[in-house]
Amino acid sequence: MAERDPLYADRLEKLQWWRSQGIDPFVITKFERTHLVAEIVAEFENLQGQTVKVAGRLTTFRSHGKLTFADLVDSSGRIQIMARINTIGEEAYQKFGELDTGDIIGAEGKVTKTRTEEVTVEIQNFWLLAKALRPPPEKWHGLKDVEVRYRQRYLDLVANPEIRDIFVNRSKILQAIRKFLDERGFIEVETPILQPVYGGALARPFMTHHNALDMDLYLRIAPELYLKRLIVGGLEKVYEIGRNFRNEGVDARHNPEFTMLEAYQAYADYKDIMELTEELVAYVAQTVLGTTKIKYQGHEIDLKPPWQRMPLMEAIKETTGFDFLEFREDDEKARQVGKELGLSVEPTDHWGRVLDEAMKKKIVPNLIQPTFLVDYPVETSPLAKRKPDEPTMTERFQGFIGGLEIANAFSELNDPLDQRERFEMQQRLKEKGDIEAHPLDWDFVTALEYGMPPTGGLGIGIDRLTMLFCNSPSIREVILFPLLRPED
RNA sequence: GGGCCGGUAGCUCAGUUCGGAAGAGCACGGGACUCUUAAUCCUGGGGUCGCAGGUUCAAAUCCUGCCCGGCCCA
Repeated sequence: MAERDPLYADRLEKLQWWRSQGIDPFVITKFERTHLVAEIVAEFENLQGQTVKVAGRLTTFRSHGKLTFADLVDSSGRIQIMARINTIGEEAYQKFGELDTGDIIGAEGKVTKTRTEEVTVEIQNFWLLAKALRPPPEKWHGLKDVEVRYRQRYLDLVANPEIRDIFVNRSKILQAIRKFLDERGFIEVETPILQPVYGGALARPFMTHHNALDMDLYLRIAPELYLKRLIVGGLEKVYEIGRNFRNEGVDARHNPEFTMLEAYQAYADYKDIMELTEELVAYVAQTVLGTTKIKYQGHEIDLKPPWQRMPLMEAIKETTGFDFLEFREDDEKARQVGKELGLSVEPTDHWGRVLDEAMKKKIVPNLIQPTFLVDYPVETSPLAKRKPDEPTMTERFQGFIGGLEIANAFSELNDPLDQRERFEMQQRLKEKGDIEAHPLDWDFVTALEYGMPPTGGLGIGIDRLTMLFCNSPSIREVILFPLLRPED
């Protein structure tokens, strides 16, 4: 295919031409720059007349016979360079004319300004550091085809500079989160991604196999159970930022691999974690965006604490008109109510799943301003501690912003006997057909048997948070290489 | 899983309604040009119309199936 492409053939020929001139565009291993191009523009007054060395990708040429302008782009931005036959001589000028858009060059030249007052490097020497055998996307319209943008993200980054900002922001978000937690005495840890028993969430896992040990393993759906083992071990404030894997569909809000923050603080409860959450998000916004007021998909949102708090069961009752607590033991009635509410209901769905579905479809989309839904039923929260005064409910909350689920947190269940019973209840749900039920993890129960202090735990979806901060409608926009089917 | 929309030159897109010689701009090749910046002017080349089949004298266009992507719903 490539051989039939005339543009490719052309550039291959040009590569041969360079080599025939004794210049191999792929042998130079290093180029010492004196400045990034944005620095030259910013410090023109000091640099005028001085010789600088810059490097980057050539994006456009404007040739006038014995004078050629070109644009050079590096990570800091774009600068105009100028080649004059009088300055560099006929031979070098001819070589300059053989350069293509997309080529990577290093250039040495004098900082000057053109007639139109544009800061320009008038080159004295240049080095071809890498030849582009394919042309970059078109300069004016850029690259729009979303499929190509995701499959060949490097082209997206070359053609659409604003895409880079998303990932720069993503990096800053992670940095800010780490700083916030580090300053509060949390330590960052790493726990297994390959797990013999998965857990910590209600989801289906990916499976894999270790050959040498001849052992089936799961890619983690959450680090939760390992982090709590560390709390048992006396690390009183831990967090992990890492990839989770859930074997589920792909849509605007879900990618099968995604990044989560999980943080655990001993001797804290879910109310402390609520404060930690709203402070963390506001801090990150202030640090990354310089404000707590954001715009997301047409909504003005203020992340400043305190956020609204609303008991889940009240919210459900208010929105749907159904008091789910009235038919808590009656899965059939629950499914019937689910259908009445227009939800997708499977014959295997139990009360908890219908409730969860009702929340996701009827309440969450309307939670635009930061809101905590609090106090979840024990049925859907197998790892959360019961409310002392209302033992069928748990001390759990989820945080929502812009209609997106951002955070999930609870006072952690530290009663090993209760944990055992919860796992057994999940096992019964699994037997009844709930494929997302939580698996048994006796090793985790054993850990709890050694004593885990009262602990508050938190999970925050980094991709969702990035969507919010970058005003991205789709999770794929904030993941460099989102999962796509193979092209062929 | 269902509905709708899209896939045409390297890129951005027309052309599909109502079948009749595959187009434009940018990019690329050749030529002119020493201050342009979407440079300009002259000129030339470039196509598996997503894939496969069907209908037809004739299919990018109509029909069927499939692949990839997007949005919405379940």
